[in-house]
Amino acid sequence: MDDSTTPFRNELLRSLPSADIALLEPLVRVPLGIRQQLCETGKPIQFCYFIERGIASVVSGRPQRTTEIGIIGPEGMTGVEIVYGDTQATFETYMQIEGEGFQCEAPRLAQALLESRTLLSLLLRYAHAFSIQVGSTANAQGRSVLEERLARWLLMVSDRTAATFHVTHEYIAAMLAVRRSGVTMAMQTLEEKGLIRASRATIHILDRQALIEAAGGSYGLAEQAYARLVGADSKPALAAM
Amino acid sequence: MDDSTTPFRNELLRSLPSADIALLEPLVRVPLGIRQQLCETGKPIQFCYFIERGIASVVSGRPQRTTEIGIIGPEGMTGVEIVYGDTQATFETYMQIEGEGFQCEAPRLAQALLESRTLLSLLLRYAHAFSIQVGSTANAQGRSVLEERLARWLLMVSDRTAATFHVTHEYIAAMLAVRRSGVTMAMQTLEEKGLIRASRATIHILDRQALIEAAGGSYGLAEQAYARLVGADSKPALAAM
DNA sequence: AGTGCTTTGTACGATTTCGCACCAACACGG
DNA sequence: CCGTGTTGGTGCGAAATCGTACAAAGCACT
Repeated sequence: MDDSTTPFRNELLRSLPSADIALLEPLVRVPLGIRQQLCETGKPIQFCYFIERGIASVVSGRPQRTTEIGIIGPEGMTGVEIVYGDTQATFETYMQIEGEGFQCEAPRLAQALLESRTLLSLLLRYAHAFSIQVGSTANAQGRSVLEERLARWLLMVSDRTAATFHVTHEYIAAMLAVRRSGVTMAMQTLEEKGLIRASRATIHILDRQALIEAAGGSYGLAEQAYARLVGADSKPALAAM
Repeated sequence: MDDSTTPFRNELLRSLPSADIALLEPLVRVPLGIRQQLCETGKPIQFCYFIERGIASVVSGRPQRTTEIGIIGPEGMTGVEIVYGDTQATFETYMQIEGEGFQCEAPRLAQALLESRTLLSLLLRYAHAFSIQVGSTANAQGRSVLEERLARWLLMVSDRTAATFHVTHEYIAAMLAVRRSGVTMAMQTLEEKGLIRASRATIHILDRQALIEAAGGSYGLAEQAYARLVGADSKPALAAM
């Protein structure tokens, strides 16, 4: 695993032994356009996507009252419900930043999970990390002011893309469940502090460390958990399972 | 399973075949006092508790900035991290309403999950339902006003205890991440509408259906998911796994 | 250069919630 | 029956955020 010859950028696929990859075939590389919907609430999950590039958002709530509860990039997969043994989607999932990913037939993944302990172990640990992210989001929504939540969100997105990425204030506002102009103002504050540089639909992270501080403690826990559970150092846990 | 002679009130224990119960032995019935801590962030989980009576809260955030992200009653268990294959607690968990539960040694549960598919299936489905609850909490924190969130919380607590239960405004305020006097006022509004009756540290649900409406859509999704995944109708899903 | 669309900046009053503080009502033990 | 601690009700100015609207700036296409 973590074979340098793997064609995968996706952290989960990179961590899987080739026998597990074989169980998931056919893995089809597909482009994922902006706003493309990957899961729809209540409907059966047809495909799980191992993101190679770009970001998907998992969103909860009735129309006009939705909030982002978690994001998924090249570190993860969509349709985690399959890992729990379910077949239908709980929340909406759609692409927030254009990219691409490997598409895996959901029933095949479900079957593979029954056949391979190592696959189950890894994806369970990812599901766990994702649920921690959701818990952190709940906490941030309740206890952090807009500027802190924005800082957290920018960090999470840049972790999964690059120091520079493209999103509009309107989008961010929808994700954070705030007013668009509120994002504009918070963004200006962060820019005045020299933490980011923003131009039309483009954001550049200048001072990552200071941004973490600006997030007021809302950033970090989920990221450390991911590193521990799925990251490079988690091999012993894999072996133990 | 669901044998009427079982001594269990806990929904998970009730749903397990006796062979799986045997794997969990010794299951020790212990009293769970108010504020008793069941999990501590970052520390190894020693015991998982299958709640028989009372309510535990899972709480996230640094001191002075904590929020409740989910609650656990006789429908569930504490220490779900074990189900994901982890050994340490992510969030704080402590009793919010006094009760009792069956204590299971965490390493034993971890081992049992490797040995029994049916046990793994059921607890995974519970972990899923719980993660959905957390997602709903994140949405409610971001998109619902205090009164709606209060209505949701009261419903969730009464679901797990009874139409009458005992909590102080101070506690509720800590859980919802709002001011204590904000809870007092929201409670008065609900009382004026005839949805609840409140006296010193006691709350009585009068009109459950109207309370659901007062929750503004924030209540229901997680509950339906639990019913589907773990409730009485979920047997086919169990068989399929 | 001109037109049209998207994105961002700015404004203003309204609403929600905050933080704090103080008092009243209640419960329990001596 | 009285003190003492807990819990709930109320008030006040401050802060955060809302909803809405409109203007300015950037970009694409002609």
